[in-house]
Amino acid sequence: MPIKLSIIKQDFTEGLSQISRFWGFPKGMGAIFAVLYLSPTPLPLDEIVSQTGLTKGAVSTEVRTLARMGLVHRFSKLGDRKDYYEAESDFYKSIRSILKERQNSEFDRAIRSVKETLEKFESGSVSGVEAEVKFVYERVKALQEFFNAIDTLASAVIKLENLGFVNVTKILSVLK
Amino acid sequence: MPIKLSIIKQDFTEGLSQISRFWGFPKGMGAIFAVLYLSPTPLPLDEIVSQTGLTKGAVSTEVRTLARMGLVHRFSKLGDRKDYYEAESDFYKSIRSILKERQNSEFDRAIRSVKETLEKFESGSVSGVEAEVKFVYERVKALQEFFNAIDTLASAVIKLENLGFVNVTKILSVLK
DNA sequence: TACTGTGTTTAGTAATTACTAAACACAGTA
DNA sequence: TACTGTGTTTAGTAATTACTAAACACAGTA
Repeated sequence: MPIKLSIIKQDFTEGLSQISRFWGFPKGMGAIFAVLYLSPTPLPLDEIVSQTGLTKGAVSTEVRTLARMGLVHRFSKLGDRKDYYEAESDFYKSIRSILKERQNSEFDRAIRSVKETLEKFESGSVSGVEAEVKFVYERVKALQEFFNAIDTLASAVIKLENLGFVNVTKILSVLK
Repeated sequence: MPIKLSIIKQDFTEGLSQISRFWGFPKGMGAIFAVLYLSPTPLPLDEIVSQTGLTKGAVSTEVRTLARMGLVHRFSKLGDRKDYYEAESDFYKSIRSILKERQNSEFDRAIRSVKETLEKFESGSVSGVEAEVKFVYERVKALQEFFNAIDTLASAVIKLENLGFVNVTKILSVLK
């Protein structure tokens, strides 16, 4: 008994919804991406609406977020009032733009605040019991260095674009 | 006018709370970790309570989650009824255990479902217009390969433990 | 056995987030 | 100018999540 393609599509969409939620995005976002990703042709908003069961409003705002993250692209056809949406299928490209997007985010602000804390220590303007000041300084510094390492690694990841899987294997061999 | 250490600690704690929220964890979790991370000595539960302003109940459950993720360690002292908590300061170690923890998570279940979908295609048991079936198959497969690459990369990251920053730089040079 | 000090669980509330329904804006067309 | 078809914004609701307050369990001690 063969499985219908439409069932497969539905399963896949549900899977991406879960993954989306897992990473702290609305599950609707995952669903919208899935629908576009599995469509051979770009889809207009109302088509996304009917395939996901969300309302126009929700799709309108979430598809915009997806576009800002570079996961989907919006464009219009001449002589057609509708906008069309298409999924980005180069994930390394998407990752790059997501990371860029996050650059100006709350996360980065928090990281920068750690850095500023460190600078206060280094300008010697922190008062308190010497041993404790030193301890806290070392800890804050260690965290800062860890963030830097992760940041460098992230830069490495976005370079994976157009390089593909082979190089990930290379990385592994360096680390052995 | 020198800055008091206690102010610094407070700023740092707020910063980690934000970072915690950004990654989809409760902000209280970040605060608890920060307090422990900046303490030169292990702290009992009631001390965490007073330094974070959370209630016993909240600290009790969240500290357990942190322990499961390997970000803090709990232990008891002989002849002392209290439990004591200490932050893990080797972040690579923490990352490794967080990734392990996630292995059995919803995320992994979702990823596995993508794999199963793929297997259905490969056993030829999907019905539908041939061209469309093929298109969807290719797309699902591409996503699966991407997940694999990320997975491999994650394995690489956890190997960074005890290797440190130098090797991240090495990685970068390979990618140039 | 009752009491004290510890951590845990539970029932409920507060805060946040995702989403809906509907008003709206605006461009193109009769 | 009114009408139609599009996407957007807004006000409010539903669902979820983080957290509190308080009951509870349990081990050790008088």
